[in-house]
Amino acid sequence: MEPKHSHQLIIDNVTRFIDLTELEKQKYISLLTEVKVKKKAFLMQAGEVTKYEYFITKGCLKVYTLDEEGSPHISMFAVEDYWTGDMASFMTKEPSHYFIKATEDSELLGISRANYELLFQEIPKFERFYRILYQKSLISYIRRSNQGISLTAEERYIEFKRKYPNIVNRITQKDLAAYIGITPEFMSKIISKVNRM
Amino acid sequence: MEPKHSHQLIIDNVTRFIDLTELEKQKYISLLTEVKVKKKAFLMQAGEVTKYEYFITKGCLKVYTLDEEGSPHISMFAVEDYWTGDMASFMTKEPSHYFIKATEDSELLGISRANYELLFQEIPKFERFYRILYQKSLISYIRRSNQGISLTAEERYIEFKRKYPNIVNRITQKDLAAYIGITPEFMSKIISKVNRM
DNA sequence: GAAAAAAAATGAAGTAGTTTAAGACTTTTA
DNA sequence: TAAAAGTCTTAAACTACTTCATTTTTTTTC
Repeated sequence: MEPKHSHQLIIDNVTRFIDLTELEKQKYISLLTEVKVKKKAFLMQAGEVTKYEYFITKGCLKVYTLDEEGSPHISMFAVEDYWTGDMASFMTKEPSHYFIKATEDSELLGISRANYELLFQEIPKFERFYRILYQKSLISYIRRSNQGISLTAEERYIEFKRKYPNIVNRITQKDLAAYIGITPEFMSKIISKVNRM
Repeated sequence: MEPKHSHQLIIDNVTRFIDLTELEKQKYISLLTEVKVKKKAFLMQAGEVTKYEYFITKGCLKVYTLDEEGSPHISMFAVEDYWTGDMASFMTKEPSHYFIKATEDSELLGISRANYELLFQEIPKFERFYRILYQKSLISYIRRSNQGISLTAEERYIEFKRKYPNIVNRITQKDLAAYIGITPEFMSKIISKVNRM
C-alpha cells in the first residue's frame, strides 16, 4: 500500500538522521495525530498547556507572543517540513505564552506528550533523532540571537530574504515586521529602499 | 578513593538527567580531557576548527564574535557548571567564527569529537542526556532571541541581573555591554539610571 | 462585484541608542 | 610602587527607529 504523502514527508525528515525498519516506521506513524487548521484559525493559544509538538506537512503558521502593549512578536514562521510547538510548555506542563495561528490552510502531524515519552521507550533511537534535531535548532537559534542584537533592521531583512526565499513571499509585510522586530511602517520603508538598490 | 572535585561536578551535572552506574561514570570520566586557561588566554580562536566541547569546573569565560568593524558581540558568559564551545564548528568541522577567552583563571573538562561519538556507542543513554541538555538550552535561547528583539536595552540589563546575579558582578561593564548589544557608554548610563531608581 | 476590512505607503515629529572626545578612576605590569 | 593600559563617566551632536495621522492599494466577505 502506498503511504500517505504526509507520512512519507515525516518519515523522510526523521530518516535523514536515523535509520528505521518498516515496523518502526509503522509504529512511529501510529503514535501521530493528524490535525488540520484553516487560515486564521489558532493551533494553540497563550494560557493553554501545550499537548502536542507538531510537524507541518502543508501550509504556513506563525508562532508569536503578545507583549504588555499587546503588540505581537513573531518567533518563527513554520512551513512544510518544519517542526513547531512550544517546547517550554510541552516539557514543563506550564501554560504557554505563545499563540500559533495558520496564515494559510495547513495540515500537521502532532505527537502528544504521552506518545513522545512512549516513543523513547519503544524506539530508543529517537533519543538520537531528537538529540540531533535539537542540536541543529540550537545552532541556528544561537546564530539568530546574535544577529538580532548585532545587525540593523535592514540587514536582518536582507538576511531573512536570503535564508528563507520561499517564505518571504508567503507572508505579509506586517508579519515580517513583527518577526524582524520593527514597526510595519519602518518595514515598508526598508523594503522600498532595498528594492530600489 | 575520593573522586576529584571537578569530576564530581560533571557527574552531578549529568546525573541530573540520566542515571549512571559506577562503571559508566568511570568510563565517562576516562573520555574527558582536563584543560586550564589563564585569565586573558584563549581557549579557542576564530578560524580554528573546534576540537572539543567543554564543561566549566572553575572560572569564567566569554564566548564572542567580531563583526566587520572589529567590535565584539558576546553570546554567552560561561561559569562553573556550564557547558560551552562552538557546536556549529564542532559538528560540521568547519572553522569557527567564535573566540573563547577566559575572564578569570579557569578549569574545564573537554570532550573531543571522537570521544563524543564513542560515548554514544558505549553508553547510549548519553543520547538522552544530550537530547535533554539541548532541549533545555533551546528553550532558553528561543526566549533570549525574542527578548533581544522585543525588549529595550534597559529591560535586557534588568533581566540579565535578575537571571544571572552571580555573573553580573564577575564581569566588566564593557563586556556586559557587548553581551546586551549596546555601547559601553550607553551601558554606563543605563547602570547609573537603574541604580538611582 | 460592491462594500468592508485589512495591509501598505508616505511624511512629520519624537525617542532610544551611537559616536566622538575628554577627564577621572582602577587594574596590570615591570 | 610608578607608569602604562584599560575601564568608567559625562556630555553634545548624530542616526536608526517609533509614533501618529492620512491616503492609497489589496484582500476578504457576503
